[in-house]
Amino acid sequence: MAKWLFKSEPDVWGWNAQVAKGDAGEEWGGVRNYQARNNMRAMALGDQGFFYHSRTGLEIVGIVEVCALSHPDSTTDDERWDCVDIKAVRPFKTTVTLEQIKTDPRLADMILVKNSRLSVQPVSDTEWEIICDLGNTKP
DNA sequence: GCCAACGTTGGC
DNA sequence: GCCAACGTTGGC
Repeated sequence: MAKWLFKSEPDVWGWNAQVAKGDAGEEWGGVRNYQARNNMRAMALGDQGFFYHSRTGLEIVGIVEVCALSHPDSTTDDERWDCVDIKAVRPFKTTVTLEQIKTDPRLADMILVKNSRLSVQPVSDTEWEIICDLGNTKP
């Protein structure tokens, strides 16, 4: 199973909103970036990802899971844009901040650090385990 | 709130 | 197909 990272501004759509959707999950719509879209197209059912709060928060707050494969984004008629649905799995016991990630040499190659603009990105298995460990949460 | 970095658009 | 102009993201 591949691992991913989803970014959202908590003022717009935060972890609590995601949890409120329960197991039904919610469409990860509104992405208008080809790389991010391609990442979503590559996702499989059951793939898990980190939920990251951007701009305000700057930390990973929980784990989500892909609960619907890539499909047309209902927030637009433009057929270029697809997205998956995700549901909350569990929150981190302790959140992992961007600062922690940036200062950990093992995480220096993360896309989160290298390309802060990409809103849906892949995470390596190693990075996944390190961050779950930092968050005192089982992978 | 600012602005650097990045992605996209559109004129040529 | 290039690249200047523009818009958006996201850390600070």
